[in-house]
Amino acid sequence: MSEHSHQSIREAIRERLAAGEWAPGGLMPGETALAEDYRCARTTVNRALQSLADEGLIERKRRAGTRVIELPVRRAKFEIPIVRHEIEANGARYHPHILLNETMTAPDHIAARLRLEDGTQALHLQTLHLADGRPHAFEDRWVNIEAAPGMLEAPLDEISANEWLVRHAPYSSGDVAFSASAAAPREAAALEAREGDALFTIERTTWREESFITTMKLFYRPGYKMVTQL
Amino acid sequence: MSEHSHQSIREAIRERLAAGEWAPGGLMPGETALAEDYRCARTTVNRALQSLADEGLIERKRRAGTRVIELPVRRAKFEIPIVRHEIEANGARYHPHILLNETMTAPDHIAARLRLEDGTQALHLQTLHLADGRPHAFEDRWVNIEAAPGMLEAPLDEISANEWLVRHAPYSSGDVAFSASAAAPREAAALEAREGDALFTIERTTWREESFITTMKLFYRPGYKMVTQL
DNA sequence: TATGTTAATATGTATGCACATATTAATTGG
DNA sequence: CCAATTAATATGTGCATACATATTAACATA
Repeated sequence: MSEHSHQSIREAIRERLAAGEWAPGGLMPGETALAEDYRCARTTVNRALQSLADEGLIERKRRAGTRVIELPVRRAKFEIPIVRHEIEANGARYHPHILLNETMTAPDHIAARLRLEDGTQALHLQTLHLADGRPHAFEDRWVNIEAAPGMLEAPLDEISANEWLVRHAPYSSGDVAFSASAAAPREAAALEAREGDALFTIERTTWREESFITTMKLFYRPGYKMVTQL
Repeated sequence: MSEHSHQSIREAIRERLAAGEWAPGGLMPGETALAEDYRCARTTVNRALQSLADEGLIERKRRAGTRVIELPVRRAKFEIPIVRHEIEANGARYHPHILLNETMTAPDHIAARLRLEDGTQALHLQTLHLADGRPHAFEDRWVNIEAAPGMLEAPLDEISANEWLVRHAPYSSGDVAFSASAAAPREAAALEAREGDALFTIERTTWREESFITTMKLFYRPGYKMVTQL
């Protein structure tokens, strides 16, 4: 990373932004000017500015120039954890325990989320994720069988439903919701918690093109925190 | 976006990855080969591959080549919400209500987190964020006064502590934790909830260089979900 | 054989240039 | 004076090229 690499220039500009050299909401110098400042090609400045724009620190518009964002919204670069990785990263041994695995008619709210026609069969799975034998998270999942052929034969005691799906039915998009929920009897029993305990919860629905693949709800053991860096 | 723009090439390669054209964990063709495929310059392929690598779909190493990630970990592009924006985005009117604003000696666990010397004074703030007059979130915050000079004179009834800090004491890094907590009497009263209710909670500590600026805990009203896209 | 050295190679990146494109400012015509 | 047209301009992007750098494979040496 030499004197005028795009990275060092990016960091230099980031410093100047943090120091408030240019008014928030105001224009900052154009690429050509900065290129002269740093004695490099405009291309290089362009690259530096683009990545600062990706981070949400500045806003760029053709002809209009580059502006400093007033309230930079920090994006947390956080990754949707794969439960197994999360557990193994903590040095514990991961083990999934299948509590339920049956094909049945999905209740209305699930059918709606997976865009299933009335009365269509779906795969219902309940898994307890164990870390060193202790309950870590309880997963309640519904799978659209048509969108994931072969799922019924998957060896779920070896590979978790999530991993199987990621490998065999890759999704293109999805949505996630984080919330807190009170442990119902079912979750309390599985997680060895008390009913009503506050559980950190992730809901996720994924699809590929028009075909809805799976929806799941993951309840973490009481006290769990999902940590990330800014 | 022409025929062989870096974006269209990126999407084309993404399709081929999703279709499983190259074995997960295996090598994919080099930049030169792909450039020939798409009849473009190697630079352009490089750009496309770099962004796929940023997304976590492939892994690149000099000399070693480009590999397909076996279990692509999805990164949620989610933004740490600024409470006011979040409320206004829902079409409601935002209003902060200061419940507490005093300078006092920080308790040990706070002092530790802000790296304060024993007995140092810190600013303690409690704010209730209202959406159309109804409680939305309760914020408990401690500010390192030395790292944020001027904070004591800030007009906190007009601008929230968070916004003031973002503008006047920009931070360079921080960490965040998401969890679920049971409403203590304090939170229950502020949020008009019942004691023990499950509250979605965000904890955040931010600093700049070696100087710790602020740490806060944000309790959302019962039922709140933080939603994002994959 | 074990080990250190060297060469080969895929990606990483800086640059100059040309042209594309969005947007603002200036200009023109009614 | 207003609206439509046109020009000016800052960023966006592609390309050829040159060189940098990490890593592996081949090779030489003790």
